Order: sequence, then C-alpha cells, then structure tokens
Amino acid sequence: MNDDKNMPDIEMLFELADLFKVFGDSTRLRIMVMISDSEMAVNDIAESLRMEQSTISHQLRVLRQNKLVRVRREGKQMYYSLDDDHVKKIIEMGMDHILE
Amino acid sequence: MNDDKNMPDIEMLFELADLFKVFGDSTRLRIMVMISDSEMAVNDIAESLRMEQSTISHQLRVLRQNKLVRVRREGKQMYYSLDDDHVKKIIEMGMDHILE
DNA sequence: TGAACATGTGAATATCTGTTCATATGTTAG
DNA sequence: CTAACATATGAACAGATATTCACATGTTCA
Repeated sequence: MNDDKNMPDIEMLFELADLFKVFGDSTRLRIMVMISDSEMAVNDIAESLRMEQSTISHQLRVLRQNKLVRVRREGKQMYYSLDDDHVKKIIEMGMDHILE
Repeated sequence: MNDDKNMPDIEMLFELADLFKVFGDSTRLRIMVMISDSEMAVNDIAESLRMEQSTISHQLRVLRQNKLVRVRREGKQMYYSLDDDHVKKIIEMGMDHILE
C-alpha cells in the first residue's frame, strides 16, 4: 500500500542520516555551539572543553568533511567557525523539541 | 577567554546530542518519513522497508522513548505516527542543508 | 636553518549501536 | 480456552565510532 514512491529518495535519506549523525555527538555539538558566535582556534576549543587537542582536531575534520564549519588560517593557528546559518537553525530546532 | 557561560547548558547539549542521534540512523529516518503522512502498523512498515519486524519494533521503541512518535492500538495492531510537526521540520531543515 | 609552537593524522582500543534469532506478551476469533 | 496473529523484548554478535597516544606536517621567528 505504502511504498517508496512520493517520498524522499532513499539515497537522500541515507545522506540525511549521515548528516544527523554528525550532530549526534556531544563533543561535536559543543564545538559547534562554541564557535557559533565567534571563530576559535583549535587549542582554545580544546582548552575550553578540557579535552585533548587531538580529539578536537579529529572532530573538526568530521565537521569540515560535512561542510558544517569554515576554516581560516592565521599564522600557526586555524580559526574555525560555523559555515552556515542552517547549522544554527538545525540546532535551534532540536532545542525547541527538547524544551517543549 | 571563551568559557561555558552564555551558552546552552552543558546538560542540554548532551540531551540534544541524544536527540540528533535518534535522527542519525537511516532505518529510523525512513520509518519517520514513512509515517509522516499517515499512521502505519508495525508489520506494514517492516514489509515496506523489507526489514525484520523485530528490527522495526526495536527502532520504534527508540522513537517512542524520545517522544518522536505516537502509538494507537487497534485490535492486534499498533499504529504509529509522527508525534509532532517539530519532527518534520527538523527533517526538512536537514534536507535543506543537503540540497543547498 | 633550527627550535618552538599549532594543528593534523594513523593505529590501537574500548565502548556503543543496529540487527538477528528466539521467544515472550498481548489480542482476537472460534 | 486455544490457535493464530501482531508486536515487544532479551541476549548475542558484528560493525561503527570516539578517544588516546605517538608522531607527522606546517608555520613563525630568531
């Protein structure tokens, strides 16, 4: 009765799941929130979250690969910021659901 | 310089990550999309997705626990539907990001 | 160039998570 | 009550994933 017609391409749903997977980790989420107002360098993020620089770097890569953050080099430091207002909105939507 | 003040409670970010985690699985996402227009019984969902009834049932439990779906009993069958328009909106936001 | 600093990355590991199988629970019809 | 059906659930297993450690890469400055 109800098959896969009239609904988002199945491939797209896999992509979508992958996108949400990125949001589904608290470290990445904390990073995103942290850099949502102003860009930050890797070490500063690590210190703020009291986590290994390496951990942050790994997660920033994931965020980069998913085009959720922008990077800018300034001397030795890499400054990360949110790529998009979409990202903020997705997070806000999620908040709304929790706060209902 | 940048500490945890002025940003969402850290506890809330963990909750939020948990919420997105739920969206971050293609099976659950497919279920949600599938029941977004009209409620469906467990077996019908399983057949549509060509997956074990057990798998669907397990995932429906996750969706229930996160208050993303509603259930209604009719005889032997349990009819599931999306709980909220929030849910749809979160999915749409994600789509937007992918389609940009 | 070389030392000091900032970031990136591969390998290893421990934990988490989705699926399956087998079975339990719950409902209806006879 | 019993058989047949629909759904739920626990245990087990395989695959995915986050973190750490050790080190590589890249940049600045003296």
